[in-house]
Amino acid sequence: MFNRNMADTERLRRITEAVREAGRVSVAELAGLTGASEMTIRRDLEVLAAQGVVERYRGGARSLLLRGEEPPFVLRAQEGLEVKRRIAAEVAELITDGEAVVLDGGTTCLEVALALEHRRLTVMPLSLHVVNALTGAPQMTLLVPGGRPRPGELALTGPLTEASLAALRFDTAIIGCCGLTATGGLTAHDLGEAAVKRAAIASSRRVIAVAEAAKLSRTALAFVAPASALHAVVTDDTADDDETDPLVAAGVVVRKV
Amino acid sequence: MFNRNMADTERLRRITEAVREAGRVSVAELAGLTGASEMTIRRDLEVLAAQGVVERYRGGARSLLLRGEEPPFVLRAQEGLEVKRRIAAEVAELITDGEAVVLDGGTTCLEVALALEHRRLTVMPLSLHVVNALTGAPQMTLLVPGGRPRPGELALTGPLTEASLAALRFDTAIIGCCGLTATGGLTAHDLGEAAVKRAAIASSRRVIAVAEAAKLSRTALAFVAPASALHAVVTDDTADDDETDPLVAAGVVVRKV
DNA sequence: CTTTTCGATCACCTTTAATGTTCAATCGGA
DNA sequence: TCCGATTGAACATTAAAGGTGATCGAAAAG
Repeated sequence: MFNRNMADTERLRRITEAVREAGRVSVAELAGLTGASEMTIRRDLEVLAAQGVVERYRGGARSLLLRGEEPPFVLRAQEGLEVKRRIAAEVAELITDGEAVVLDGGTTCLEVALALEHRRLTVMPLSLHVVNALTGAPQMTLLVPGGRPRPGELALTGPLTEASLAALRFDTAIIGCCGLTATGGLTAHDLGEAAVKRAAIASSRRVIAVAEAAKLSRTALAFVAPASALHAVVTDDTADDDETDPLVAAGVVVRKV
Repeated sequence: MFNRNMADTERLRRITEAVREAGRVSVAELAGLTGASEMTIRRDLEVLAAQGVVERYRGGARSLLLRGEEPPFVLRAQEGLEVKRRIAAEVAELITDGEAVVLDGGTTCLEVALALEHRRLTVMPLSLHVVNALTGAPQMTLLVPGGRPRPGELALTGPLTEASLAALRFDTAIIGCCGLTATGGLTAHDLGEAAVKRAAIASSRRVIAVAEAAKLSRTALAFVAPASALHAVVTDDTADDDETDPLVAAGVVVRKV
C-alpha cells in the first residue's frame, strides 16, 4: 500500500501539485498532463482521496489541501531520503541501549525508527507508519499509544494519545517538526499533533528535535514548545549558521550531519 | 510481509509443526522435509523467529510455542477462509451504520473488519493487523487503543489497552475466542488478551462472539466471561446442536451460517 | 586449527501488481 | 424523463517485485 516505485510517486506528486494549484482539475486534463490513461488517473485519485488529499467529484477532483500545508506522507517519504538517513544515523548515536524513547511521526522519524530497529530499546511511536516499521523488531519493547490516526499521515492524536503519554515517563523524546526557529520555537501544522508533541515533551527527561535545514527558517501554525525546551537538534550540514547560532545561544546542542 | 502465497504458507506451516513436535530441529532436517534449500529454510526460520514462534540456534531452531498453544497468526489467517468470510458477512448484517464498535484481534475478526471496511462506523480494533486493514477506509472513524503488541499476533494488551477501553463506551463488541462453551464460558489462551476482552465487553452494550464450530467444543486457559454475558454468537453451520443448544438456553442468540 | 554454519550477493524464475482497453451501469444535467 | 458523459468492473498485457537456490567469504563452534 505504501511501497510504490518512483514512477508511481512521481505521477502522484504531479497530480497532487496540479490539483493544489488549480483548486480543481478534470480527469482528462490530468491524463494529458501525466501521459497516463484516464483509468489510471481515476485510480490515483482514489488513492489520494483515501488519504484526504483530494475530494472526488464527477469528472475530476478538487484539492482538500490548504495553501502552505504540507504534501501527503507518501510523497514526503521519498524526498531527501539521503539527508534523512544521515540525520537518523546521528540520532541513533545519541540513544543508549535500554532507554525508553517516544518517537514522533514524521518521515524523518520513520528513518530514525529504521536506524533503531535492531537496538534494545523501549519505543512508543506516535504514528502508525512508525509502529508498522517496528513490528517485527524482536528485541525491542514496542508500545503503541491510543488515539485517532489522521488519514494518510497516520499520526495518532486526541485525548487517548495524550492520556497514553501522560501515563508514562520516557528518557528521550525524538520530535519532528514543521518549523523550528529560536524566536518562534518548535511548530507544527496540525493542532492535534502539536498537542501530542507537547505531551511527549512533557513526559520526557531529554528532548531531541530532528529537522532538515529547510525547517529552520520556517514557522508553522501551531506552537509546540520554545527552543529552550529542547536539549539537542539534529539537522543537516546545509543549515545556515544564522539559523543555528540563536539555537545554540538558547542552550540547545546543534548537530549538523 | 504478510501476503504470502499458499506454497510459502504451507512450508511455514510444516516447519512450525515439525519444530513444535520435535522441540528442536536442524536446518538440514527441515530442508530434507520440505524439499527446499537450506538457504530458504534459514530465511523461513528468520521469519518465524521474528514472530516469536521459534528461537534460532546455530544449526537449527527450537520451538517457543507451548504445547496446545495456537499456531501463529499468519498461518491461522489462511485456514478456513471461506467459513470466516461467511461468519464475517453475517456479523456485518448485525451492525447498524453509525454504531461504535470494538473489534477483537483474531483472524476471524480480521475478516469482519474487511466486511465492514466501507461502512460508516466508529471502530476500535484490538489488534494492529485489524488496524492496518482499516487505515484507508475513508468514511470510517478509526480509533486505536494503546498497548503493547504481542509479536506476530499484534494484539494489543496491557494497562494502556485496558485504560483506553475503560475511557470509552461502545454500542457493540465483536469478540473472538479460543474456546466457547455454555459451561466454560468464553475463554482465551493469553491472559493479557483475556483481560482486554473483558474490558471490551464491560464497555459495550451488546456483545457478539464469533467462533468457528471447532471452538465450541474447546476451553482455553484464561476465562473471559460466562456465556450469559454474550448477546449473540455467530458460528458456522457445522456446529453441533449439542454445543449450541445450551448456549441458546443461556439466553444467547446463535446464528449458524 | 579445522569444520560447519551463516549470511551476503547474484542470477533466475515465479508471482504479483500496475496499466490500459472495453463495455455495461450509473450519475448528472437538460 | 431522457441523453450523454463518466465511472468502475473485468480482462489481457507488461513491468516490477519478491522468492529461491547456488556460490563464496566470514564467523562461530568444537
